Amino acid sequence: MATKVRVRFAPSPTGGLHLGGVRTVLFNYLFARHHGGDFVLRIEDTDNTRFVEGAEQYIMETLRWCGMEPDESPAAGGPFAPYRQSERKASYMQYAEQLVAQGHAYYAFDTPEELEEMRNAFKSAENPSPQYDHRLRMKMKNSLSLGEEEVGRLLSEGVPYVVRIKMPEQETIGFTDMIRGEVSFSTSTVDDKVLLKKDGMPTYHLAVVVDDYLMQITHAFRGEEWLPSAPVHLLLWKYLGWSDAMPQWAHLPLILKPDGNGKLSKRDGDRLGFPVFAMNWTDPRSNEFTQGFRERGFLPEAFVNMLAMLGWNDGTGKELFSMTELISAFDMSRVHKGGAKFDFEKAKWFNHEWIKTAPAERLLPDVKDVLKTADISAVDDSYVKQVIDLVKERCTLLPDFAEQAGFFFKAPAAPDMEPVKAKWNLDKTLFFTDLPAVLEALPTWNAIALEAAFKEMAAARAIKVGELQLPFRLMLVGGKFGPAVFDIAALIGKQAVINRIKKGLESLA
RNA sequence: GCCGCGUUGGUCAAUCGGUUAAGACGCAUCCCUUUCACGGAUGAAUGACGGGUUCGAUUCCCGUACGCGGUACCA
Repeated sequence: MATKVRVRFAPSPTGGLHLGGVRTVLFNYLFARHHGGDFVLRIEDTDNTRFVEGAEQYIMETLRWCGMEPDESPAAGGPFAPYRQSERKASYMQYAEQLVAQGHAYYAFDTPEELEEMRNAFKSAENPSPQYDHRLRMKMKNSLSLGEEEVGRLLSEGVPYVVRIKMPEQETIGFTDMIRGEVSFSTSTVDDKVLLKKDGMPTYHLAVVVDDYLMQITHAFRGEEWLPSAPVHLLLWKYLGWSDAMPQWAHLPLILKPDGNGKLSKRDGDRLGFPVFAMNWTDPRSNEFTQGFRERGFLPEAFVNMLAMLGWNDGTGKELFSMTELISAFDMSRVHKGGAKFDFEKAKWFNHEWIKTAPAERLLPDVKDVLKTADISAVDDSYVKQVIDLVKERCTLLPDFAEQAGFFFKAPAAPDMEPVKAKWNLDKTLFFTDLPAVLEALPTWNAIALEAAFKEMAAARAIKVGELQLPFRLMLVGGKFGPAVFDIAALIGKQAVINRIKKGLESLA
């Protein structure tokens, strides 16, 4: 019998969501949908010193933008509410106590200063960072080293304490990672991690295990940086008596910086000129601003597609996937083990592909926004859509529409005729002087009729059509770019064409 | 230092022991187009190193190197 698949994305609300974070959500989401399961968003705000105002809303908004709405979340609620760990404080304490009572954890009264002292005292060349572990714990102040009455006294006096897990001295512990296969560790090298902090809040280690159990999570996916603490979690599942309910795990590879080595950070984006956050983010504390993919002009479809291909592929060579296609093709076992360097050029390629193939209808609101911020008035939707179809293949990022489509709405300020001036002559001046009358007389106004009339007139005057097309383009567009001239002329309309010809002629005079 | 995880062209990557080692991005050249793109064609460029196992290793195993991650009362 199959239990329903339940996965969770569990971020800390400490700032904007970067590429790696969004990809973790994506893989969770794809897995859940692929298996018809639930996708829950749980906010891991156990460290109130790192809590950042607005981060949770930012996360929600990012998920919405990407089309990955959670089934259960702080905002949407759900059968396992609350979904913020800060609101579940009481339950963690209870389990911590249970572990102490069973002898799998203990109270530790060491102050931060004492901890610091210990680290200094035992620091050596071959052990630069001494751990609070089985070798040292009897030298510290805790319920293992202190007498029972002493512990009772400290407790009753209200001396602050933390709860630490008691790692076995020598045990090999392992699990099967869905991506990496068998992974094992020796408990002798793992320290006695703090489970419950002195403020009564759990650390990540206790909180994930308790909540994954309570929320009946069946599969837990997280970044590779969590692999080293897996043995702590494994033991917790066992000590709490929940081994049978333990989720299957997968540790996702990291997204690396494009140059050099190391994890991609928002600094790299600033340095190299590309976004690393999903959406714009301004840190309320430092006022530091970080640009997002959305504001840079990425379509969420492209953003998601690009992220999915960073560390995963379906093995066929197919690269362009819609969310629906991703959902049906996604398979955790095909996720890579090694990290992938982020390549902004490739990211842009994905966006270009999506813009090129998107129906004008889909692009309409975005393009209208772009035009609006460029101070171009575009009110007629059906006209805008025709423009979109004409120019979309030359737009990589959404803001490109401002340049590529602008001249359909506004005549070029002062057409720069420089590129054709060298070869200009009286015949050409005459051609364009007479052109408006010919256009006026045209019975039908469309690209084909326009081109025919234009070419016929050129032939009659023995001027090469090619020599006339560039000046015509410059008059209409204002630059050496854009779709076929006659398509442009047909769309902007007879009067606009005539006006622009006249202005162009003036610039040539 | 210790522990863990990785390593196929510049980048993303296919291959699940036998191929001339796919494909994509980027780059270069050409065609199309007397604009810019799109599209098409072609090209340069790859299995970290050393041992095994095997008739045969990019693929399996072991070392080494290198990289990354962890080593917090942060997640």
